[in-house]
Amino acid sequence: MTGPNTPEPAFDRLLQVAVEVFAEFGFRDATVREICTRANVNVASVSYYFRSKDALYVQALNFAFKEANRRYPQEHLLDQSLSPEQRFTGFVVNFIKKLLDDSNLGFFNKLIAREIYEPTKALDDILATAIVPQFGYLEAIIRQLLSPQVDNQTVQRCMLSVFGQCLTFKHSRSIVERLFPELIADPIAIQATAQHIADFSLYAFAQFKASNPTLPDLQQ
Amino acid sequence: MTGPNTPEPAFDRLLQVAVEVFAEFGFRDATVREICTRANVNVASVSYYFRSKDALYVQALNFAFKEANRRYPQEHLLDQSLSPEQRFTGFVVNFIKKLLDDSNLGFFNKLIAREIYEPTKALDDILATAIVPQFGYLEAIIRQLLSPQVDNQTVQRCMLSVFGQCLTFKHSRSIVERLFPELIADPIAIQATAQHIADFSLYAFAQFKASNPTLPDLQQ
DNA sequence: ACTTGTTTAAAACAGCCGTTTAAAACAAGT
DNA sequence: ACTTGTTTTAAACGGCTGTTTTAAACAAGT
Repeated sequence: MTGPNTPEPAFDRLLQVAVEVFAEFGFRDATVREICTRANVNVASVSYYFRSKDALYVQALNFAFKEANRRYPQEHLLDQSLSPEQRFTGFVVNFIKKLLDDSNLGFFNKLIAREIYEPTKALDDILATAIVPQFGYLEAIIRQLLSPQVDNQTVQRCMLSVFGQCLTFKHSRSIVERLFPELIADPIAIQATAQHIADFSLYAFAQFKASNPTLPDLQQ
Repeated sequence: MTGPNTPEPAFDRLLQVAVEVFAEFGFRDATVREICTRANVNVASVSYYFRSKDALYVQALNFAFKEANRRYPQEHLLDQSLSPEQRFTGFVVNFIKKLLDDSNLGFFNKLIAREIYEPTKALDDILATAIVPQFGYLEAIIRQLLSPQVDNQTVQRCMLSVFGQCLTFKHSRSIVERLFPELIADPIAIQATAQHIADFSLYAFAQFKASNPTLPDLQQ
């Protein structure tokens, strides 16, 4: 048993390297031998510390979530002193920066994005733990930006419109890099790209609100 | 469909089945044995008719493109008798239907989407052959919808906003199916979802046009 | 020093992979 | 009927995979 008191260095190295390798190659193409080589441990260590390659993957995912949330806190999304527009823009900027973070610690979101694209058995856990809460924040903000009487499906479609614009820079990064490399060339360009997505969406929200005939606008 | 004695030559069956299997499992997880079993041919046939698994993949991709364009023609995008708004909506609706086509012949786009997500050496060919022309259509329409003097980067970002909203229903389908299944439950729902994306984007385009050349900073 | 429990190490296992081999089956021309 | 070239087949070859085995190294308590 690996007690929660003081995890062994080998255990930690294994977990951290696993996130990197799984993110880089995907679950299937990642080999335990590659993970163990990078972590400077014996091949049998995966079976020893974790039960199997599958179990290591699940643990690596959980570890990635905690690290991603630690590196990209989102408390400002709940800051009611900011306007809904400001909180929405903050969400988008934070999300894009997360997705395009290629630093040594940025493999976490790569791993999550990969799990979204080709789900393993671990996706259900990920949904409940990491994605549903995110969508909850986004839904609350969007509902404030739209008319209160707007139907659920419209809210859901708007959430996916925002989600999709952002995730494209991860899932279709190969295309962005080849066709529009200047859009993500440096942090300044990334910031501007995120700002565009926020503006683009806020424009649409404003029109969805204005064209909703169910109730007169009570706010603004 | 595929019996012991099928009129189609082994080469054709192999190619068609390869598209299915590569789309379903991806290049790495797809095995030539699985392909040959489904095609009712011997394992050695892949080496015989195609040089290798890699060469078969490239040929399958090229085959998929031709079929996808044949099944989803886009000549209406060039119909100048339609308004730019109509042509844009037509593009989005066509794109979404393509992406969500799960019929027996709908594996082509699955394969293309997969190649976008995790590129192989075949991506450059795909870009020039299938993706750049599509983006060309989209760019022409969007330029008509925006102010003529809008800068290139804004046009590119708008293209990616549209592209991303659509592709989400393919790349993040696992999430859509779990969290918002009713949005893609049937052809009517899919049509409405596509219409939302078109409206969402057209709203934004109108605002981008109205507020040109200097975009207001909605943050702060 | 001996025991106990934990961690590392080298080696091997069984299974699947892409690919090749070599021979058999076949079709068509002469 | 025989030759020629093409297609199909069963079997095998290395190579890589996740996992297990077995034993050695280690730390700590007694």
